[in-house]
Amino acid sequence: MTDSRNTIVDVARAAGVHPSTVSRVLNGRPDLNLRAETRARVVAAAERLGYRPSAVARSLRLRRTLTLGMLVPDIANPFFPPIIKGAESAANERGYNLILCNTEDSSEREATYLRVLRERQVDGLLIASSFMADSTIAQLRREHFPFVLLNRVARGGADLAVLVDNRAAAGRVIAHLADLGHRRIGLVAGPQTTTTGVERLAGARAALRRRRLDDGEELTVVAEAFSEEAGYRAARRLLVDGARPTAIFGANDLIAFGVLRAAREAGLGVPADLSLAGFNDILPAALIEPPLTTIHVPQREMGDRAARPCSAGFQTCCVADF
Amino acid sequence: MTDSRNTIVDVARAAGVHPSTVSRVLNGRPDLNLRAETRARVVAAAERLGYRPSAVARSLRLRRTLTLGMLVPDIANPFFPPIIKGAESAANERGYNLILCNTEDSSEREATYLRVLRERQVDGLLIASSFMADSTIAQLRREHFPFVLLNRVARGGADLAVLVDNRAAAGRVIAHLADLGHRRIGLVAGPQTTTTGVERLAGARAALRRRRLDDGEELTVVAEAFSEEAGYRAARRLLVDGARPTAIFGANDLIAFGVLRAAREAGLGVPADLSLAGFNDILPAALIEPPLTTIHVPQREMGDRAARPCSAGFQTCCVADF
DNA sequence: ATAGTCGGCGCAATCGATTTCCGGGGAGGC
DNA sequence: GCCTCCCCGGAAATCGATTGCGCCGACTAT
Repeated sequence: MTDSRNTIVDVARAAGVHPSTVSRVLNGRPDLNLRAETRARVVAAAERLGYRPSAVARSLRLRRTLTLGMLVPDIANPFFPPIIKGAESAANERGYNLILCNTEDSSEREATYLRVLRERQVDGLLIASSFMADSTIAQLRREHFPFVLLNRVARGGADLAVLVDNRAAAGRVIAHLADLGHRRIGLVAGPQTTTTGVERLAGARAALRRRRLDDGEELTVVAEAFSEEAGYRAARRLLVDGARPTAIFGANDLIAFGVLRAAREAGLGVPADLSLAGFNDILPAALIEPPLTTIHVPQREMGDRAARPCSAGFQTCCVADF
Repeated sequence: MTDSRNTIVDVARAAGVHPSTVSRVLNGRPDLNLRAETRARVVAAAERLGYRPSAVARSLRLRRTLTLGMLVPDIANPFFPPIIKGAESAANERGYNLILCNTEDSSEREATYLRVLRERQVDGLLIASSFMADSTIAQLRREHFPFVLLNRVARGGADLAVLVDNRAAAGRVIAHLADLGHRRIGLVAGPQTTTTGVERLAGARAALRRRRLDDGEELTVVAEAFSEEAGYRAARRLLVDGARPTAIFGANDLIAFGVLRAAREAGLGVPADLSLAGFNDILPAALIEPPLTTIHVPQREMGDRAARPCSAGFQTCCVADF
């Protein structure tokens, strides 16, 4: 009993009505004219049979799947889970579910996922994947496929996007470090193939220039990825140098953690010998001792906004707090 | 052009064949007898039109969706992302996608998700959610709905499961701490409503008893959740006590982090005044200084195995390494 | 009393792809 | 020259739910 294989036809038979009536009872607008007795009979039959409508059949007919695809570079990066949770909650509220896709910063995986998600007729895409080619996004745009960019932008279009003001925030980090008295501020930038990487570096350098602390890239290194390992490798190049910086701004917290490891290896105390700042305020940033100085980004809220573009409007900018 | 709205009928018309022929060309087994010329014509037409089959329609007909549901307590817990990644990769290899569901340790959310996932006709479930009622799982069992348990078991059945030998590993932690000379070993157990919580506590106490270090629960507190915050609150109860433990085993790394915070607040140095051990070897465990002593759990592999139950067989046990 | 109205619900088409059944036509054998 | 067999591909049913159209019976108004 209550085998979920029961279809609307079975319920109709059990209630002695036509399948269309069952459909109307179960999800017709309440203004529909149906006798209360019929309604009750159908509901009872559905209940008794443990009827579960097939979302697949419904999707085919309605041409909407109530499913969103979410592309994320790396779910193991603590930056993303809160975003995903925010998006998931907002989506659930409206009856949607999320298909989560880890792109691992690989364009092939991105392309594959994009194809699969479209074959699955997802109703929209949340794109937090930073490597996705602008051309791919341009194509989505041309086809009027609904999507929202998360923490990134794409060339040549005013897309829906939920963003952080990376330039301003990076400037604030520099200001903070300069106010502490630092004159030699090193930058471990993120990959310059990503918009966050570019913007944060630009914001930091602009702030340095304003304070006449810019050194002409001498104290700037670029990490190959937004990861601890990449930050570590990049920082080693910065720290072996004779003229070390007294402070370092890592383009995100993971990179900052890598810097921290490199500093420890070099025998430098943090913050005694080296001040360190990151970006994103991921969870582990508060766990280390002393806690990492970082820019708070309202991750959960970003996810939430991305998943309800209706209400959000467009080009939402979250200004990051310190 | 290349509007994805093209259906198999459009392709058929373009190629001058019947839709059924298109279907056969595009995904018929190669043993099918089709003239090479026809095949080429169909492929060309599909290519030209940018044809993308509708996974929805296919699912309806084939009665399989190539989709798996994955229930996870909290994606923001660093323990889960690597598991999810492992599961996702393995699933992708076989053409499956994952619908990810955060249950937040709430049984209502679990129930809701379970209903939704079944309406969506997912082909199987990966259940890492530890609160899910045994009765719910018993029902899945009765209905022969395919599912795999991840890092948990359920009463009354030999389910497919990917597990860690919690008892043995917890015993090893105790052995390690005892070998360091500790005689007063405190336990911050996980919620006793979860199998991991129960097993790790049981394993630890058994090991204590074997060494005659058991104190009759005096040095045991139970955290309400596997979280930093719960660990912190529990540890405070353990540390205000006059007769403090000299070592503490936290039932997972997050709890251990909470213990660490409580210890710092109490002015205790770790490991100088208090030795600390955790469980799971989550990513941030290696970031703190000194790194947290913990039990390594092959998370990614667990996810991988869970998502390919065919090859895994059953009741797979991953023995955890130190 | 009859026409007109409306409430209640059945009929059948539809969404897009798959698959079984079957028929036409060409080739080969006797 | 006719029959058989095989190759190729068309026709139609099917998966399960939704929905516009319209039938039927009852009630109302004149």
